[in-house]
Amino acid sequence: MKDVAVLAGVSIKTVSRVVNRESGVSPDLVAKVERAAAQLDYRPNLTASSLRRLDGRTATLGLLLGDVANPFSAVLHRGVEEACRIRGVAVIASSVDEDAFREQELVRTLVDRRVDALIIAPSAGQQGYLDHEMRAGLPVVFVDREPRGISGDVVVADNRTGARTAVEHLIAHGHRRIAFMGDLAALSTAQERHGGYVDALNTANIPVDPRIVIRDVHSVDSARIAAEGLLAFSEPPTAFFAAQNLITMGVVTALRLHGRSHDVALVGFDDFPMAEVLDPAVTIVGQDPMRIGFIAAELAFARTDDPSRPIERVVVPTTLITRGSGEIPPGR
Amino acid sequence: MKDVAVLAGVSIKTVSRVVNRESGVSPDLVAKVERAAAQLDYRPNLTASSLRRLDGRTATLGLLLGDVANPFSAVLHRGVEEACRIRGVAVIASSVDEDAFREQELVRTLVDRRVDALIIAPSAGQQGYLDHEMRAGLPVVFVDREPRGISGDVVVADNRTGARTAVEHLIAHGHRRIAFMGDLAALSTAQERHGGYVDALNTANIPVDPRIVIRDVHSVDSARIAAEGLLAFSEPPTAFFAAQNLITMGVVTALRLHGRSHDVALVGFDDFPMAEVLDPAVTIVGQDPMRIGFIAAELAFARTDDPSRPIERVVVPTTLITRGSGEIPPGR
DNA sequence: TTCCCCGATGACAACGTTGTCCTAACCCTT
DNA sequence: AAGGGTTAGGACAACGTTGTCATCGGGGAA
Repeated sequence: MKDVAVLAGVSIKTVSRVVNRESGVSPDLVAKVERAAAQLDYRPNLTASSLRRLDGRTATLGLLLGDVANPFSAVLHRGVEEACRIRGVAVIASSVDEDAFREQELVRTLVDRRVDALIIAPSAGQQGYLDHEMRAGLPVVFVDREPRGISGDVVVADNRTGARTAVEHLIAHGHRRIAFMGDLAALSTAQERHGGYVDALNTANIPVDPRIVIRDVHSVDSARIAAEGLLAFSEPPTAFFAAQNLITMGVVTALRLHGRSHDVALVGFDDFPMAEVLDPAVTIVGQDPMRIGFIAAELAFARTDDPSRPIERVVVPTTLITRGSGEIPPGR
Repeated sequence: MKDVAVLAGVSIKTVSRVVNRESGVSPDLVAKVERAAAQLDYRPNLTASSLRRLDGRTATLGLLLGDVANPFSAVLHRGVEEACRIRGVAVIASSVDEDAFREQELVRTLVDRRVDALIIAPSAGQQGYLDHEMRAGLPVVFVDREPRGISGDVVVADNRTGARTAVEHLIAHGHRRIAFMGDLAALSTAQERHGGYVDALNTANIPVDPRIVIRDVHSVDSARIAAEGLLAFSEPPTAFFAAQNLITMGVVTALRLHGRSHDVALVGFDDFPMAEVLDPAVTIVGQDPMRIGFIAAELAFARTDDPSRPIERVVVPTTLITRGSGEIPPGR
């Protein structure tokens, strides 16, 4: 910047003004500075800029996801990115892997980097530790899952209703023996979806059989194994409700391995690649992760701009997409 | 930092030393400073630190991908993240969407942020514009695709050999009428894979029929439509080689829609979710995107540490994974 | 005892910007 | 022509660190 100033024959402050497109610089000086900047291939240093700026903005947003490689997270990430692109904000994304300790660690490094805001898909632990940061003015938005031990802006899918709809759909097709398979029970999403499952059964006066309620499943493989276990029962379920994308994939695999795809019903929560191409195509409760991410980012910016605004809670509706696997009637 | 210094009764330089774990501070002072830092909840400002540091490192790495939501990209991203985590480096990832202009724009913002290194999956355009940055000392590693108009460290899959193997596999199963469907022809990966296809046909003395060579396909839907077109031919192909994950998904969809899944063979390049659960399961040439990402990040750090090291080119081998769809013999 | 060396600590400048405030020049009004 | 207001532009400090160098003691060797 100093060099540009010398070459253009102005002060560095004037260069700063031109770079930031501030008004009040005569057109010929603007031209002169721009020519000098181009000639020297000048690049503004955003680090220095954000250090000096009064608001301290870094035009950077932190995003903590379960795993950036999970299809759901990846699309959500993309939604956040879209909202950020509009504002010229960069996204630092990290995978927490449901490790509460790592979550805290990552939050700390992001705070040290002075990100303008944080979007977090809370891990299984407590988020109370964030109270301190939030009081200190860090805008935090929770996505996908409810935080525990603290309140803040939240964007979640309508998990309970979605799950309830899914199970009611199965009941409507004649099932009374419906297995539930859910993610780590400590996660709010898993809890809500389990709640929706119970709601639907209660309403239909079907008792909940704990033997076919499997929780704390967290990978395709463990889901497959658990589903295989259920299928081996003397009174196996006639239908499955899989409460997460990886779990659905695991159940599909298990059904296929045992040649039961066409006589055991399945509804999954959250869409996944190829679901509509499978045989049978998989009925799912669709979320809109792109939209969830986008809204979360918008909320984060809103709070950055006005820290005192009331806490907002956005519940994004889900849609049941019937494709075949959920419409299989109970067999024999 | 100033406040910590006052509270601990030392100079800010001593606080700096303690924070950075430099040697040569007496143990009791260290303790005093740490106590003061904890009491005041002091957080180092990485922005200021990187501004002042002689090497100017920001402990940040830029990652440009086609689309962070693409399963291949997402897993590659995760690989980069793993390598970065070890070094305490944050990853800023962005989607380029095959837009050469956006690529340049994103590079510029990352440069302005003074990222320590850049990992780029080059878009269809030229990368010559990077020459300037690289000369100025920016470590750049290209992943997945070869750059054009410039040379640098590269980590790619063995595209040509992989594609050749795939097509040879189909030939070995009796096919002579094998369609090729590839991504944007401007991408090096699409070119190499097409090259492998041609190699295999040439070796087997099978003429290349341009009518069943489709290029510039870039989404599941366009792949499906193109595949449907091929199936409608009077002499349709008896086998497909789909040279990218989304294309494979599109072809699978087309085959299924037309009930041809079991009599038209298919081999895809790059694995995708549920490929092994489909009916028939899809034979693919597997890459290891996690590993590609990890290696790329390692290379980026190596170049950051030693800018004069010779350019390295890592070719990650591919593996043919036979699952069923690629072993279907030519029908009638 | 004197001298020198070394280790611990601090004062100060500097990194590349932007915020504040001041000056000088110009225009308009009277 | 004098006064007042407005505007372009610059000098300087400051953001929160770290690099450089000076200072101050204390201990060991001569």
